[in-house]
Amino acid sequence: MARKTGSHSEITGPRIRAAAQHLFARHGYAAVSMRQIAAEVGVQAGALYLYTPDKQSLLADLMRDHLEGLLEAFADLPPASGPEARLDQFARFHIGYHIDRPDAVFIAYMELRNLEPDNFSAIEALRRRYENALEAILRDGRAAGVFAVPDTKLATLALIAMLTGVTNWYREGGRLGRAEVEAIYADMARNAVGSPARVQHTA
Amino acid sequence: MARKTGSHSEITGPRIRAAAQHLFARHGYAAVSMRQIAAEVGVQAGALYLYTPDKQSLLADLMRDHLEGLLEAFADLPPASGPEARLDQFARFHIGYHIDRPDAVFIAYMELRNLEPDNFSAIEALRRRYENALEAILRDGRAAGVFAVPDTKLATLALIAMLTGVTNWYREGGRLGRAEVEAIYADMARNAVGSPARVQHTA
DNA sequence: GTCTATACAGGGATAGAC
DNA sequence: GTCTATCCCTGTATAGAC
Repeated sequence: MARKTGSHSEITGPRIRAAAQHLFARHGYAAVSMRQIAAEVGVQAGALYLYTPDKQSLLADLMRDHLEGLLEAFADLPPASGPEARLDQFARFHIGYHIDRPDAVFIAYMELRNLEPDNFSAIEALRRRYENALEAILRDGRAAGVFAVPDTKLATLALIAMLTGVTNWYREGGRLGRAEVEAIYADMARNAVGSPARVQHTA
Repeated sequence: MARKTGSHSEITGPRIRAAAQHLFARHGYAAVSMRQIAAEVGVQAGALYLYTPDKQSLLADLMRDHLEGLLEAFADLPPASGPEARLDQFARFHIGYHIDRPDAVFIAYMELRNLEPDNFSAIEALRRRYENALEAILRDGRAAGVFAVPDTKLATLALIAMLTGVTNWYREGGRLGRAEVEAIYADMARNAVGSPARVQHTA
């Protein structure tokens, strides 16, 4: 099309969100200006406000979309039976999902302090739902005697921190392949909560 | 208001750094203004420039001081013999040191993006020295046959991510005490790298 | 639907009075 | 050593032309 003034609302909206995600992840929400986002998309700053009420909504929407997608994808996993299989599945899923979305993950974990109170509460609720899914696995495993965790909440947070840390260094095409990384992390996660293959001692 | 006529350079400098640390940790470097820092200290914005060349140096100094203090404290630990004892010591030290300095830790891990290239390189070098200390323990343990880690670099990063995650939720006076948290994390760390069953837990 | 132009607040940093 | 005053830039957001 020769004309630049046609309707692009269906393409411009997603492009704005993509640019915002990329820039927020790279420089941080507070350090990124609406002008930068607009420049990346190829529109003027004022035009952004046709697609978002303000900068804060742009951030909150990115985080909510990410967490809702995460929960949905997790819910869609095939059922696994037994705490060990479920933990293995969780670890591999978590690694794989996060490796594929480094920008969204980075934002979701780093920009919480830049959310206004209402948005913060909503995002925290989603995050907690995900954590609860892992904690349920650990509780079941402890009840079944296959996991030795003194505190399931603490173990949940420790495992998620460990697994999420992969996004700090993993690069596509790097020394280790995706499947290798998933396997190694899944093993470490299972060992961390007391692999049944060895006798566990808890004071 | 009566004018303050005395010299305060020896007290104002540290107070500026303390205020900056507190505000950077809470709101993020990019979101904090020099005027806010000055207000917290009780001076005018212009006065800050008697103590720091610019805002960037304030950030870089905080991060460098933190990491240098971390390395120094780690070097001062009493010698431990054997990879398992050394890993246990590392885990407890890491948790304890980080729990005591939530603001400094938060900044050191979250504000890397806001460092200018030269400062970033310097900070990264310090961080790598610390990671290398842990990796040496894991390598020795693998060579000795007490740790089962397919990749020591990956395991190093996974353990540090797990241990550092404690700062995301630990609060003084919370449900779990400091010693309990250290013990639980040290156990998880040791298990994660495949410590054999013979390890004794000293309560 | 997108543009230019702009309002208005606030940013970092400096100069010079006291 | 700290202040006031200020420079100049950049921030978010809006108004109105096309």
